[in-house]
Amino acid sequence: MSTIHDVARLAGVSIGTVSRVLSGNPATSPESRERVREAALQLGYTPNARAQSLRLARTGVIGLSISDVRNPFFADAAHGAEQEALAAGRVTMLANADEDSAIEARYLRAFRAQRVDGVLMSPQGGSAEGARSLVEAGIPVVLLNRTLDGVDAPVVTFDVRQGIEQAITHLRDRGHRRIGLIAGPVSVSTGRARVSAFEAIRDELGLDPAPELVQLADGRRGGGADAAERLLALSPAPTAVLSSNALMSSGAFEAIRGSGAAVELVSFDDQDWMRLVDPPLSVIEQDAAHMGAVAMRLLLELIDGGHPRSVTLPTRLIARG
Amino acid sequence: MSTIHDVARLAGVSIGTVSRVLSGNPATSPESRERVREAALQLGYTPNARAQSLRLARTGVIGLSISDVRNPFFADAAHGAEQEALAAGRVTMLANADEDSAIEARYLRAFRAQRVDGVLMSPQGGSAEGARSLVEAGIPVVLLNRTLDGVDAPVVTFDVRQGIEQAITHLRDRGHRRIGLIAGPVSVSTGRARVSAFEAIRDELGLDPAPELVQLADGRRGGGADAAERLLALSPAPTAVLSSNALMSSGAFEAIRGSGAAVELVSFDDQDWMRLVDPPLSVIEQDAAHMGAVAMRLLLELIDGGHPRSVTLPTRLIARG
DNA sequence: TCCCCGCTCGGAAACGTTTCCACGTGCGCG
DNA sequence: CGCGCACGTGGAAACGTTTCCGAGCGGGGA
Repeated sequence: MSTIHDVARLAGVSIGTVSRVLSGNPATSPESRERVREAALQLGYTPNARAQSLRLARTGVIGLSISDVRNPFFADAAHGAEQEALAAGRVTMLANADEDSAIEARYLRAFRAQRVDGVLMSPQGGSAEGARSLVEAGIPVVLLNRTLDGVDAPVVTFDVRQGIEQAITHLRDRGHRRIGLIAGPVSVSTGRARVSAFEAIRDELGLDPAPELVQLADGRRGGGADAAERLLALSPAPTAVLSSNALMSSGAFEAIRGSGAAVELVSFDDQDWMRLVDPPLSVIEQDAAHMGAVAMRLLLELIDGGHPRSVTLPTRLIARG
Repeated sequence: MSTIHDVARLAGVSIGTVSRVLSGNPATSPESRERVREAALQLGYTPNARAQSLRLARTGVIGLSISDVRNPFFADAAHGAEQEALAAGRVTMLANADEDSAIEARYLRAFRAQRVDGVLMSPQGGSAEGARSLVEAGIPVVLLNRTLDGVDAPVVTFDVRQGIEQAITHLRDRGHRRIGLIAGPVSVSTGRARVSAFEAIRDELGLDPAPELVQLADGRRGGGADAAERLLALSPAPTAVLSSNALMSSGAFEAIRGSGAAVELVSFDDQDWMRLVDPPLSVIEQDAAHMGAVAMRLLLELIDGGHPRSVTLPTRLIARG
């Protein structure tokens, strides 16, 4: 692969001139410009970004660490963030932590070693260590969808209380008084926040406060199915269930349908299939792509030396069932 | 952020010694090892990977260009590939081309500028130019799920003919004689191959050869719905439809259900929701994660100077409906 | 006792850029 | 006619590594 020296030699100028021409520095003669461009084209020259970033301070790369690409919510978020970065002339490096702190740590180390310009991450449960060490190393960090205690970084989240409230009042209005919750793992902030918001609103509305109506799960499909079965085994069983993410909803839906029980399911995150099943699921929609885009804007602001504030996004109830 | 010089100064040794200790070179005294490790820990030193890769030939980063992260098939493939890379001690940089050649080209340029060790890509329609220029620049490339004319790179694909055959014989055995196809875009090789396999097998089995039973779509949800409506508008309408990917199947399913017609739908790619809808969909399962892993192994082999052959993977019929 | 060898280590070059500095050259103006 | 200035350019330093080369030093064998 050819270097700037090859181009300089072919064009008959110094490497300084090549660099100036290619970076659009006006201190170049039309003739040099012509010769250099010609030579670069002929050699198929692509500047070595790693050498550039060694000299320059910045790399133009933004690290994006996502809990699980296969979860459509995060895939959408990543996509939104990526589009925003692209529009700002930056390239994104997506890491898939797979809900595993060890893998996350590994990618964060890689980001750090690569000296990315900033990191956008939806942290894993386990520990806040990874994120904290990035912040302490002076790397701009924005947190996605989940907060992390003791880490000084802006966060973009959805309004958990609002979402839960929309779901519960909807179910209450439809006559339900005994509502179950399939909660995400308490190791992530969203999981914990949902549980407390659920308990608070349930009490405000005077609904059945039985603690066994709150079932913890791991956020995956199988966990959702298991939690749903535990709820169905209660006597009396809840007449409605709220599930905290799309993956768990799919497991819960199958379990409920398999049991033949008449239990109404409401899910966080809207997915195409939720409209297709019978009965269709009412959902608390969270615009993940928008969240990703907003977070990326915050990160870019942070990189440029700003001090952006955290953002809370609204949720929306889509009633179907 | 501290450099190797800072570590050397604090440990009271030369930078050469620091480098040797940290890279595990045995030509170091126990005392140096101790002092260097201590200093590095104290400073929170992380070697600058960009400087390393400038000196070394390799970067340890593999570029992964995917058609669309939000398509679960590709998300799974990316995940499989990533796991494999991780196991081989490499880090993956995921680019989401979004089924857009311009974005793909941009990412491929970035990969090239970053001097990644290799690129695994599922090419967009448009043109083969991006992939070809990588190959010509001497960068190891493996193609995922789609071939590209005139590009000298190994490919990992599913056995298109086998999949189509499984689907059609299944439908034939259930008594269907007039079967529609919702095909992916003909701009990608898989789209074209499916159409010709469909036509060939349909004729071999003596089924209705009407050309309007093959409807082209863009591979997205909306396109699938439109194509399904065109098929339903035929008279007589087909009694069964084969849809080429999960996104289009979801659109087609909704269109068919909305029309009230009794049309059996079979889809490529298995997704959770296909089991949940009523009636459940029979599918031609393609193990995307496995495809990703296989392709990554091929790429690693190519990077190490091998000459791997292209691989064709089997498909599997899961009969449900 | 002397030489040689092996072990550690420091110094320096090299990787491919960008940018500062200094040096012509040509022109306009006093 | 000569001086200064703008403009274009080449050379060199610097970014943070790795690795080669050579040197110092100690010990063991002849």
